[in-house]
Amino acid sequence: MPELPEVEVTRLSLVDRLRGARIDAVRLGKPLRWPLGCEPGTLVGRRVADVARRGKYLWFALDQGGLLVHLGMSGSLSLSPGGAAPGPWDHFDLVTDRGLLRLTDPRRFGAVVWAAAPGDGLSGRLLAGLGVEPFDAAFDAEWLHRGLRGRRIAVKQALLAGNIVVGVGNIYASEALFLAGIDPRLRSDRLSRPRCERLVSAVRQVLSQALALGGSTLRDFRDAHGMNGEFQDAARVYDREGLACVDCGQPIRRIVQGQRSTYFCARCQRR
DNA sequence: AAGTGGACCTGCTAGC
DNA sequence: TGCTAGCAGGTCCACT
Repeated sequence: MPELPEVEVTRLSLVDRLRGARIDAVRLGKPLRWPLGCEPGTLVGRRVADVARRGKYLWFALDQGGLLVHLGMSGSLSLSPGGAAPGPWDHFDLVTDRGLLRLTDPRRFGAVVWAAAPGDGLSGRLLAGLGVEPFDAAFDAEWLHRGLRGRRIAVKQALLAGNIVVGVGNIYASEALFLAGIDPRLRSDRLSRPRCERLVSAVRQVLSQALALGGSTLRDFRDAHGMNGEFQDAARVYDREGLACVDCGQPIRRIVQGQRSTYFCARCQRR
């Protein structure tokens, strides 16, 4: 589910209420992608200092150490006042004096990982090797061009890999390439410098728009207050196979790259 | 080193 | 109506 916009929308819906919250209890459900990495009881009594984001990860900084959270494909966080009984998909609860923070994740590709310090242990390994933030000034045509140099994979897959720029997932990769007029199958090392420029802008544009619309809700994404996103209705190509291209009217095509669907307009997007 | 495919897990939907 | 195959927002890991 969650790409950068969904993760950031989640963060924004949490940070004000959670800052300063005291952890009163922790409840674990079924195993997630990785073990928590600490005795749950050791979190009790700690306070949430901040909620930050790096790529698609959330970092819940505590007064000592923190929790790195990933929503995987189907995860979402909710913050509710009461103590509703956990359902079968609720696999992590943080009971705080500001409400119940709950990770719901049917597929359990998500994770909550304890770190004694940022960059420490498993969480450090997970964050190492991530590319730059898309809204960071470091993400420019020069950076993208250098990142794509010497790589023969399709540009769509290079965007998804997350080692050049983070946060762009399957929906927004297709969308950004459409906005930039670039064929998703184009070999990375064939992308000219001016087209890198356009792609950088397109990535920012599509992520900004998604952010403004509260992200995409394909089936189950909700922010921490239970609000759904609306970007899916603004998508130009994603999940629009066979429908008319918004620019030229040609039917949108769906292909498979790296076992993931890619959507594009063969007329508007060139090699 | 870079690229590829499999793995993880569950739910939903289209199609027979 | 009921079953099944296929697909889903991610990304790590083993292998070539």
